[in-house]
Amino acid sequence: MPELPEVENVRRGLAELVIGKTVKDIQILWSKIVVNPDEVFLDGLVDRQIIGVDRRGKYLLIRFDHDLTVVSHLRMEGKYEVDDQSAPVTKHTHVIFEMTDGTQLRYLDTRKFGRMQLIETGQEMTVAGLKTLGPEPTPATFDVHQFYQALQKHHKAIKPLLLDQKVVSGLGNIYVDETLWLSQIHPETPADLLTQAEVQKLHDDIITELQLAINSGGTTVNTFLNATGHAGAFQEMLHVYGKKGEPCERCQTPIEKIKVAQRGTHFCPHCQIRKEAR
DNA sequence: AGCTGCTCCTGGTCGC
DNA sequence: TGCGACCAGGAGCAGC
Repeated sequence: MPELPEVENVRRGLAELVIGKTVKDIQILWSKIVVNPDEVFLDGLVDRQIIGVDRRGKYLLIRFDHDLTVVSHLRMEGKYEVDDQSAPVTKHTHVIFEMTDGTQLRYLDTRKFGRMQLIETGQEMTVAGLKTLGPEPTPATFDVHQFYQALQKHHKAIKPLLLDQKVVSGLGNIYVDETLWLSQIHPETPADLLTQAEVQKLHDDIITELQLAINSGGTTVNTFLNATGHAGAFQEMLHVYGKKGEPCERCQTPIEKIKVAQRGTHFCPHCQIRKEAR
């Protein structure tokens, strides 16, 4: 599933492949992918040129001239491809941007969970998920004191809070499990029981882990490829995700898989000790 | 206001 | 072998 590092790699690939191209026509093959009415989306984008590709959290922001932006969220399995118009269209292709140069930017999504929406550039805050999005997990934007304050307000498990994009943006199921293992925090620990020192380490681990994953090209689980068709390498650096039954790298205790807030959760039962309510 | 549970989807896996 | 049941899960939303 694309999380921040994967989306960032898609962004870089797309920027390389589509900036400067102009839309000639658009085919919407599965209407629910596009939030706007089809005609609004088409009328707005035909004849527009792509001038940039930005990212905020897990959202891609494809910039067009005339102050237009397509906000695109890949959710579980969304991906972009740039193909020649003669390349066969596969059954999971849902939106096709036909370009004036004969290439096509195609959006593919096996589960059809992804969404894209046309907005006026600068109106990003009108998009539901973007208006409440938490800080980017970088040293310049992710403030540890605000993070601590946010966690103090909640008594529910730390894991679902990290998945909540309002607290910090960009983490998904894989990187939450990984960072909690790095910080030696049990995923079910109530957020307000974490000490300042633990929150500091968690904060630092989130930043370094996501940066490392971005630099590795992201994690390739199942079939994730970035827009240029390259697989990431970060899956080779995972410590707990998908490693149920394998020995923990720190203490050799077998990794366990449990459910936390309806999500498959991997952790080491020896070095991630659960705190009980006081 | 915080939290839970439901919804969207399809491919893969499991049991019979 | 075939088929149905069930699971995976990000985020938006309804409802308590």
